[in-house]
Amino acid sequence: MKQKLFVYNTLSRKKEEFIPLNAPHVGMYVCGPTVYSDAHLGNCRTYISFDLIFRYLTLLGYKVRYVRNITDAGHLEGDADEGEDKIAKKAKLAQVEPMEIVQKYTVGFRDVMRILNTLPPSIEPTATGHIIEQIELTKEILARGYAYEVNGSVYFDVEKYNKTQDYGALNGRHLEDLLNNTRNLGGQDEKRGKLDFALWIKAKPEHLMKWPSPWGVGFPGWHLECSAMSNKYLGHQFDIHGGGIDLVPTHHTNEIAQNVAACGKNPATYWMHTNMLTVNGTKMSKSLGNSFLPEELFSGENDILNKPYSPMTVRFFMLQTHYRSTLDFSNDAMEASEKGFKRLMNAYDLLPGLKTSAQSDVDIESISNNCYAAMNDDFNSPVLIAELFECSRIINSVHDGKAKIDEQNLEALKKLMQTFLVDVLGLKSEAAANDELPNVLDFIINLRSEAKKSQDYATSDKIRIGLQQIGFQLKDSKEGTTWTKI
RNA sequence: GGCCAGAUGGUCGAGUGGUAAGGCAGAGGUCUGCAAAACCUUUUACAGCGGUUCAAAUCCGCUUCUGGCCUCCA
Repeated sequence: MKQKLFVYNTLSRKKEEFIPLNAPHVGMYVCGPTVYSDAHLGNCRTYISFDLIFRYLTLLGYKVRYVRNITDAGHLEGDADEGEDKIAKKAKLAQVEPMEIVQKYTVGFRDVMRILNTLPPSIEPTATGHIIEQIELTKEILARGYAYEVNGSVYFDVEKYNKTQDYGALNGRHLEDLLNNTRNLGGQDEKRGKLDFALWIKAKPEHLMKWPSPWGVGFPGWHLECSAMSNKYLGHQFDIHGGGIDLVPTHHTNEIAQNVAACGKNPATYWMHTNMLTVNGTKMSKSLGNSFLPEELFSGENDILNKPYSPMTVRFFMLQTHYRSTLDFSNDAMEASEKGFKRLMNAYDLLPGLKTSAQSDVDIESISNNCYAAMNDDFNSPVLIAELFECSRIINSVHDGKAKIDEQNLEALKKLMQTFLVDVLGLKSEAAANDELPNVLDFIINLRSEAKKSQDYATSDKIRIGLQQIGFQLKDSKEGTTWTKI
């Protein structure tokens, strides 16, 4: 408990001791979703990872302000700053207001997050709710000479910035490399440099989401919102800034540049990035068409799945891998996780009924220390889970009368399981009844069919009427028996 | 092509200098009306080649392969 916490910092590429700027307060900003379509499993993994981090920091006694934005404007489709706003495009296709798209996918995202048992962030600010802050930030960057205006758009001057600052600090690249290896994009005549990016973009007449600004009617660039909102809610400097590892080279690099240009400071002490979820070794992404929706997993309706998996199985599956490793998704891996998860939860359910002895064969304190040590080592949930399996072995052994535990150790064990299994990993028993109901009914129906076959109609009627009384109607046909809820 | 990661048993996946966690699967056993569960035991793993070191999965170099980023991405 008194051990130090170490976190891996992308800036230094090392694990560093976690020292908050203003303990016991901790500020954590995580880049949230762009709400133009459903969140897929890869997106979920990132937010589950930061949920774990949020939960553990809270356990350590920190008062965490966890800010996770909702991007509802400014995120452009396709190349650079010439594409169409993703949300506006979707709205046009569906013939609805952009904010209807935003509402639909925001609600959907929150539902999935709740189903996966992630805690809501402290603040969930939106880009459209902070247009003024973004305009002010753009003015500041212009005033300091790191941006320039062209025809109603404002661009960040990367090469000028790099003269006094290290633009590639986060991903460890030199500007020359970046310049030499950047694809030449068409239609970027307004930009002075290849790497320059938009802070404010002039809106074309047909553009749906636009706001007045000192440079004319337009909308903010994607990277700007995170700088503006982290500034507003966490200050110029805060502790942790996180997101998916794919945000490092562009989004977070630009974000740092904006903050340094405007305020002279890198906003976050620790930059933390979660690795990708892959399918057959390839990154899950919408554009590659290999993305999975959580709902497909919960329903089992996907070609590579043999069956549905519950939300807690999914959560457990993800936590069994360290957040900085890639995680490959497959039916076999899910099946293994499902069994492991059930084993863990079965043991947890046995806990209240355990009998104590005068002596104890087990030492819970050392396991507890191991649990803290695992999490203090850059939130190593796989190692934590291995310790919890050791607990489950102990619980089963005591339950079978093959091991003894005294009162004191049992209390410690209960506390440990509550703390790490429930509070930190965020796992919970699932009301299996509803999920398993169809199987149960099928089983009963089969029993009844057998009774019918042997002309035991007393039994078959008893089953049919009994089920009817508790709300299920059986229907016999040539093809077999089906049921409906009355 | 450039830059950056990674390669651990049947499988998933921890481990950054000193006897290779854990889950799933497999084998044997205990228990059991059957089955399941549970418990005990157990099996061939550090991509390859060099180097540093008393000692390397771990550090360094080269090779091979895989992935990420370089365009939007969690």
